[in-house]
Amino acid sequence: MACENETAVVLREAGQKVTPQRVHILCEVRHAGVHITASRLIDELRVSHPFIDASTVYRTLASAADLGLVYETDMGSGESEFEWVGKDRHHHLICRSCGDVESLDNSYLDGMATLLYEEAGFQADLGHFAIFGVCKGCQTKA
Amino acid sequence: MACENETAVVLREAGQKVTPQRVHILCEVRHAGVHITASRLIDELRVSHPFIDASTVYRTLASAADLGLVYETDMGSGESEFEWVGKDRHHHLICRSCGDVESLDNSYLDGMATLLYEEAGFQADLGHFAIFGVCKGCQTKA
DNA sequence: GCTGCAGTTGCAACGACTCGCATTTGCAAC
DNA sequence: GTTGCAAATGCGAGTCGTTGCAACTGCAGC
Ligand SMILES: [Mn+2]
Ligand SMILES: [Mn+2]
Ligand SMILES: [Zn+2]
Ligand SMILES: [Zn+2]
Repeated sequence: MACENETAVVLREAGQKVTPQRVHILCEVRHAGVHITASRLIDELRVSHPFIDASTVYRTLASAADLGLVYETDMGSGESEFEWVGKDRHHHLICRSCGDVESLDNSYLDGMATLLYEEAGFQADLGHFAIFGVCKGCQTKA
Repeated sequence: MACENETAVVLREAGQKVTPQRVHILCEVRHAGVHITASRLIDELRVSHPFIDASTVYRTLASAADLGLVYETDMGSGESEFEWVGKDRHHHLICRSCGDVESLDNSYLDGMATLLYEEAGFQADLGHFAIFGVCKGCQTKA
């Protein structure tokens, strides 16, 4: 986990106090690479930093989501999943039939964002959507 | 609440047993007109039907959502909000600044659904989205 | 370095939601 | 209308996540 200094800078720029708890929690999210639930995060943190309270983890994730540092998304598992906001903005297509999860480039939703701005004056923040439906493979099977 | 018979028919058509609990719960959702949380629903049911257990309410809402009878949406309040699936398919624009909630006609997302089908073969089910952002009024203030 | 204080944390109590299991019930077949 | 059974309910126990509060700490100013 070599992202500690970088994470501290990001926190400071966002106007947050840099506490060891926050740095550890957010580094763990970054290190996870992909989506991670709060409870799995707590389990993994317990190994390296057993003193961090669960409520601190939840609060840190919530404020990081507010600040746009992480995405919080309901991928249908019942638990929110978190993901560090990196350079590759994307969404997900989730098949209700086989459960397959695919990534979708941001560009598909850009058109809608433009339309919303032009017609409704609403500046949409299309962060990280989970779009449910039926994938190509499962349609042909039916 | 004159929707009891109609609700019973909908339940039967969906292959569910028609129990008084389910009918009362779903009628209450229909009667609410707009989005309602599970806990508020439980409070309101306690008045007219004090014998219905909370777990039955949660189970009924979950299965109704699976069957497509109600929408379950995170509108940002922390609790899921439920809404009877009527004739007017719509989504919502929610302002992060002033909290205003506007309805958005389905047609705005239809274009994206078509694009997804043509380019990825994915049959998206764009039920009832909550799109966060900044409304027109709050932009001019900034 | 100290000091002061707003912001953060841990803890414990609480509310929201889920789950297993024994009992009851809708409903289809006779 | 009786019977049989799968499905639904109620209850209790348990898990997940939130919140109020007292103690603590990062950090800006001196
Ligand atoms: Mn993702
Ligand atoms: Mn709605
Ligand atoms: Zn599939
Ligand atoms: Zn606004």
